[in-house]
Amino acid sequence: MARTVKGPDARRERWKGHREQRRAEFVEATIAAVAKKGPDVGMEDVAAEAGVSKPVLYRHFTDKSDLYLAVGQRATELLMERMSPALATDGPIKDRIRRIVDAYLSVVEDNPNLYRFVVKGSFVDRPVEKDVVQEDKNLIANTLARILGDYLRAFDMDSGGAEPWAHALVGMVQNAGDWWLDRQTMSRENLSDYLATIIWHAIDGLLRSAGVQADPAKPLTPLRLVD
Amino acid sequence: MARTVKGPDARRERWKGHREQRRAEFVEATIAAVAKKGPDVGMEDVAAEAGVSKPVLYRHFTDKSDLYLAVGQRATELLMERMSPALATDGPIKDRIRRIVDAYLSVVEDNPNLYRFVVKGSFVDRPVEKDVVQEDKNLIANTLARILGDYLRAFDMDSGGAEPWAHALVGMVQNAGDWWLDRQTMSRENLSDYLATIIWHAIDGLLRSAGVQADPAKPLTPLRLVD
DNA sequence: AAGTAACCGTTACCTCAAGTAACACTTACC
DNA sequence: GGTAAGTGTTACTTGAGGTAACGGTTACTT
Repeated sequence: MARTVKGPDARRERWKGHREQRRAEFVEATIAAVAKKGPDVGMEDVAAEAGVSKPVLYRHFTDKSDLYLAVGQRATELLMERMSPALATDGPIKDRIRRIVDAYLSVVEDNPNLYRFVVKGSFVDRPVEKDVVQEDKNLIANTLARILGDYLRAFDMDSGGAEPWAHALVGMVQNAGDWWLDRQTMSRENLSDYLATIIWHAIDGLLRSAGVQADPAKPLTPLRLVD
Repeated sequence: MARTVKGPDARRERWKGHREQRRAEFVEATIAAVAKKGPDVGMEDVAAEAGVSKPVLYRHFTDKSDLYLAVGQRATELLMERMSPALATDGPIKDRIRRIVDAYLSVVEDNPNLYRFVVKGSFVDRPVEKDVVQEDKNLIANTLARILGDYLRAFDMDSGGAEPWAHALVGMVQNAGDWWLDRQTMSRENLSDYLATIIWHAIDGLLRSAGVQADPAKPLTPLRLVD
C-alpha cells in the first residue's frame, strides 16, 4: 500500500513535456497549412499537413476552436517577440511609438494569411465564450493599460481612462492594419508615420491638459515603459 | 411595333418592389431571431421566425453570407440614423465628437445581440471576398476620410493621412465599444468622454502642428461636417 | 515476466447545418 | 389559354466537424 497511496504513477508524468511539444507541432502545422491553402483551412487539411489523420488532432485539441485558440496564442507570441525590442528600446517618445506600430505592421505584412486566419476566421462555433482574438487583444490592451495607467498616475492625472484608451489604441492600430493589408495603397513606413503621429498627438494632448510639456524628441521621464 | 420591340415584358417588372420588401422582411426576421436566440442563429431558425421554410429564404438570398450582408447593411442604416443627428449638429467641436461617439455606443448598448452578430458572427464562409463588417466599416471610414481630407486640405495640410486616420478612428471606437460591451465596467457617458477626449487631442494636435489654434469649445470653421 | 497506463495511429462512421431538387399552387400579364 | 413571375412545401445531398472502435508501441509498475 505504501507507495500506491501517494505515488502518482510516473507513467502519467512521463509524457507531460511531450504532449506540449506535440501540440506545438500541430500548431506549426496549422500555420503552415494556412500559409499554403489560405485562411479557411479545415481540420482535415491541418491533419494532412501534419502527416496525420484527424483523430490524432482531436487527442490534443478538444475542438477546432481549441486549436485555433492555440494558433492565436502562438501568433501573439510571434507578435510579441517582434514588438518587445521596440517596446524596450529607450529613445525619443514619438520615434518609439512609430517603431512599436511598425513592428506590429511588419508582422502583419510578413504573415498576411496567418493574420487573417487569426483575426477573421475564428470563433465560428463558440459565439461569445471563448473568443480567440479578443483574448489576445485584451492581453495586449491590458499591458498597454498598465503602462498608461502608471504614466497617468505618475503625472497625478485621472487614470480611469487608461483601460478604454488602451483598447482604443489597440483597435485603432489593428483596424488601420486591416485596411492597409487589404488594399496596400501606401508604404508601411508611411502608415507607421501617420499612426504614430496621431497617437503621439493624443498622448501629447493628454499631458498638455495636465500642464505637462512633453518633447516628442525626448524620452518620457517618470517611468520606463518596460522594466 | 412601339411596345413589343422594346417592352421587356411587364411581368418581370411587376415584382421589383415586392422582392425588395420581402428581403427587408426577412432581414427583420433575422434581427428578431438574433434578439431571441442569440447571435448564432441558423437559416432554419431565421426561416421559422419568418414563418416560412428554408428554400423560400434561398429564393431571396443566394447565401447565408448574402443574408448576413443584408443584415449588416440594415444595421449600418440603424447606426447611421442614430448618428446622423449627432453628425449634423453644429456646436463645440469636442462636444460634437462626444455626441457622435455616444450615438454609436448607444446603438451598441441597445442592440447588443445584433451588434455581436454583425461584428463577430459573419464571414463564416466567404473568407476574404465578401466581408460584411469590413464593408460597413469601410463605408463609415470612407465618409470620415472624406470629411477629414476636406479639413486637412482646407488648412493646407497633407491630406494623405486622411484615409488611414479614418480607419484608425473607426477601429478605435469600435474596439473600445467591444470591450465596453463585454464587461460594462464604466458608464456609457464616461466612455464617451474618454474617447472624445483622446480623439479631440489627436485632432487638436494635428491642427497645432500646422499652426492652427483650435478651441475645443468652438465649432471648427472652414467647413461644415455635413452638408 | 506480465500487466497496464499512457501514447501512437488508422478507417469508418455519425451529426448537423448549409444548400438544392423536385413538385404543386397562385396571380396577372400577354 | 399560355406563361413568367411569385408563393410555398418535403425530402434530399454535401461537407466539415467530431467520434467510435480497433490495433500497435513504449516503458513504468508489480
